[in-house]
Amino acid sequence: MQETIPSFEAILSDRFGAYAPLEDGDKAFFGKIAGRPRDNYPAESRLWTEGELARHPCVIVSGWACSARELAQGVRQISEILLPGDVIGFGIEQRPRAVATVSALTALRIVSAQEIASVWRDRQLTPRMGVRLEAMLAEQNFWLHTQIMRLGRSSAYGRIANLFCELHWRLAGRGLATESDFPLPLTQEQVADVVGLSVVHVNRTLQQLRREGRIAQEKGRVRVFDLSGLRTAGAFTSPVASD
Amino acid sequence: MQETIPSFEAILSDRFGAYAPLEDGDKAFFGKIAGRPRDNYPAESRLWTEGELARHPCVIVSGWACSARELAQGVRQISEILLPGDVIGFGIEQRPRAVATVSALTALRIVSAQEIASVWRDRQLTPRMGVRLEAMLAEQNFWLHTQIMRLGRSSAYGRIANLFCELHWRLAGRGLATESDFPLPLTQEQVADVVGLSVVHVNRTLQQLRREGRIAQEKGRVRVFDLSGLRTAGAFTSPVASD
DNA sequence: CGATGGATTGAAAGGGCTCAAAAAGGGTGG
DNA sequence: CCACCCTTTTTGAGCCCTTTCAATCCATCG
Repeated sequence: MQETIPSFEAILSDRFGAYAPLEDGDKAFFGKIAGRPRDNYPAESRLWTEGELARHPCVIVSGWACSARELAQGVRQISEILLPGDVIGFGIEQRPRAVATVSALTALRIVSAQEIASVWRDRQLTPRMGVRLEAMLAEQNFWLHTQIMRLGRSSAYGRIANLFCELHWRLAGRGLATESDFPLPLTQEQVADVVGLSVVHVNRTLQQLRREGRIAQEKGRVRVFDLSGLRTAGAFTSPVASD
Repeated sequence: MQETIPSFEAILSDRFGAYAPLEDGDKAFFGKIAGRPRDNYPAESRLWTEGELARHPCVIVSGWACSARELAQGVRQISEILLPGDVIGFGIEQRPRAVATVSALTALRIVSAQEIASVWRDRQLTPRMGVRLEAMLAEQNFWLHTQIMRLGRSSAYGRIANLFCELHWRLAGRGLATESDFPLPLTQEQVADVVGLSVVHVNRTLQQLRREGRIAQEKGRVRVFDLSGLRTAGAFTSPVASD
C-alpha cells in the first residue's frame, strides 16, 4: 500500500530541513542520531507519566505516539499526536517535570537523542540547529492551539475534518503522505480521544465523510478526494504562510 | 474590595521567585523592567495578530489579556489567559511568526522587556533567569494541556469549576488572590470564549455554582467557599507536585 | 472454529445551543 | 440627581447534536 518508505534519515532531513537549509554538518548530526539502537514499545504502552521527572529527549523512528492527560477510569484526552521525526520530551515537555503523559498509539520505535538537549542549552554552539529547535517548538505550540480551537469551537464533523488536514499536512512535510493519501494507524477509539468525542459518534461522522465522498478508508490509510474542501469544512490553517 | 494591591515589582518577584530563589542581581533585573514606561491598551484591542512577524517580548503590568484564534464572524476560542506578571510573546510565541492572536481582555498595561529575549538566547549568561524562563514556558505549556482536557472531556460545570481553580491558583501565586477570593474582570461572553460554551449556558452554569453554594460573585470578584470541592468538581491538578 | 478486538447499528435520553426578549447595571450628559 | 443609552446578565422554550447503553457484525488470529 505504501510506495517507498522513506528512511529515518530522510525523515529527519525533511523535518528539520524545513526550518533551515541543510548543510554538511547537519547530515553528520542526523547520521549520529540515526545510527543509534532503537527502543521498542508496544501500542498503548506508556513512555512517561505526567508529573514524573523527565529523561533525555528522543526521536520517533516509526509509529505514532501521543501526549495526553487522563481522568479517572480510562477517560483520557489526547492533546497532541507525535509522528515519526518528532522529538519527544524536548524543551518544554521535561522541565522540571513532564507536563503530560506520553504513550505509544501504535507499535513504536524511538532513538534517544541527548544532543538535542545540549544543542538547546548552548544555542550558540550550533546556531542552525538551535533555530530549528525553536521553530519546531513554535510549530508544536501552533498545533496545540489548533487542538484547542478544534475542541472548543467545532462540530464533530469539523473536528475530524480538521484533524485529517493536520495529519495530512504534517505527514506530507516529511515524505509520509502523498497529495491525496495518508496513513491513519489509529482505532476509532483513539481518534475519539483526540477529538473529544465518543467512539460511536466518531464512527458515524467518518461514515458521513465517506458517504459524502470526501474521503475513503482502506487498510489504515485515508484517501482524501477533495483536500481544499476538507480544509474549508475543518477551517484548517497551516503553520506557515504559504500552504 | 481588594486589600493591598501588590506592586508590579512584587508581582515579578513572586512570579519568578517561584522557579528559582531570588538573589541580588534579580532585583536589579526586575527593577530595570519595572522602571520602564507603560503601554496602554483598551479592552478587546489587539496586540498581535496570528501569522504576523512578532515583536519583542513584554510583560503585563496590570489587566488581563489572552491568546486566541478566530473563525469567521466573531467566533473565537481563547486558548490561554494572560495575567499580570505573565510574559507575552516570549520564546515560542514569536518565532518565526505569532502562533495566535493576542488581545486585551480588560484595560491593559504592559512594559516591553527585550532583555528576556536575550536571556533566552544566551542562557549561559544568566543561568538563574534562564532556568526560570524554561520553567515558565513549561508551566505555560501545562496550562495549554489543561485547557485541552477541559474542552475535550469536561461538562460545562466541570469546565468552569476547573477554570476558576486555575485562575485562583495562578493569581494566588503572585499575590493577587486570597485563600477564598480572586478577581474575575471578565464578561460572561469572554468566559464563554475560554471554556468553549455559549454565553447563555455559561450564565446558567454560574448560577448553578452559586445556587449550590460553591461560589459567590460580587463586583468582578469570585469568592470560593469550598476550594477543595471545586477542585474535585473540576478535576483540577496544579503544575507542581505539592499544591 | 471459537476467540478477540474493532467497527457498526439502533433507540432513547440529555446536555448545550439558538432565538428572542426582558431585566439589571453602569456610564454620561443635562 | 435624573433621564437615557448601551452593555451585560438573565430567563423561557424548542430543537438538535452528541452521548449512552446494548447488540450485532466483521476480520484477524491462534
